Amino acid sequence: MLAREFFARPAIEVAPDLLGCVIAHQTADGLVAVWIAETEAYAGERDPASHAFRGRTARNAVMFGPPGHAYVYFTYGMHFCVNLVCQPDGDASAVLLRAGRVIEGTALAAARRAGSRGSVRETDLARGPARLCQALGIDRSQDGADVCDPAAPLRVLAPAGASVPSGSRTRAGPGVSHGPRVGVSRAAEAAWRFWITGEPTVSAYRPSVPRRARAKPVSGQPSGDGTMPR
DNA sequence: CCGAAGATTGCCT
DNA sequence: GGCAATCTTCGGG
Repeated sequence: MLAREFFARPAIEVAPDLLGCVIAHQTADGLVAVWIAETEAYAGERDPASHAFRGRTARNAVMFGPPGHAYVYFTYGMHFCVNLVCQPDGDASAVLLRAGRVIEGTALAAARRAGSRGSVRETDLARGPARLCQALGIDRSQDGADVCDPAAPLRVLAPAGASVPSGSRTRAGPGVSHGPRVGVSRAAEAAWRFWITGEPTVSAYRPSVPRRARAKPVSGQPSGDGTMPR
């Protein structure tokens, strides 16, 4: 179990230290545990890429609270992503959990991820922030959860107590790489993404690509009586 | 109140 | 590689 003090530091320091730790979620369906292989740091109100950049809102309120809590947000109309809040109460920094390896509850994780598809490769079960949440069964109801509470269903464990799979960072060199964050358009140069070198569960890097605006509705004078066909 | 973008993913060509 | 899915959140009018 990681102490709250572990999170009471800048996200840029916590992010690499979370590599090799384990996030576990106990639900009525069972337990799933993920060995963390990829993280990203978000520095809060002074980081243009952070959800906290424009100040406190209903959505990001948890980030402004005490460290060691989960900040879960919903995006693209279908996906959840989970962060771990850093720094003391009032400082809105956090670390996004981007990917990892499922080390317990593989069958449950696979069932959650499979959906209408037939099956999912084991290395893809938690490869990507939304996939990681789906594998763990994390949704809006975990927003604000205390991950330092030993009795809580969602917790983060230190590497010592975890079964680290072979072929991890215990093998080669320093074992940690870093680079630009995925999909962020502002402050894109900051190399605040960290991952375990060579880990196959690390997500692919994609630079920020602004989505093409949807085609506008037909403009100009309406015809007929102005009602829409039904 | 409305429009537009989003810390993504998976399917299609 | 391109792009649709799907809806919440936020900022501007």
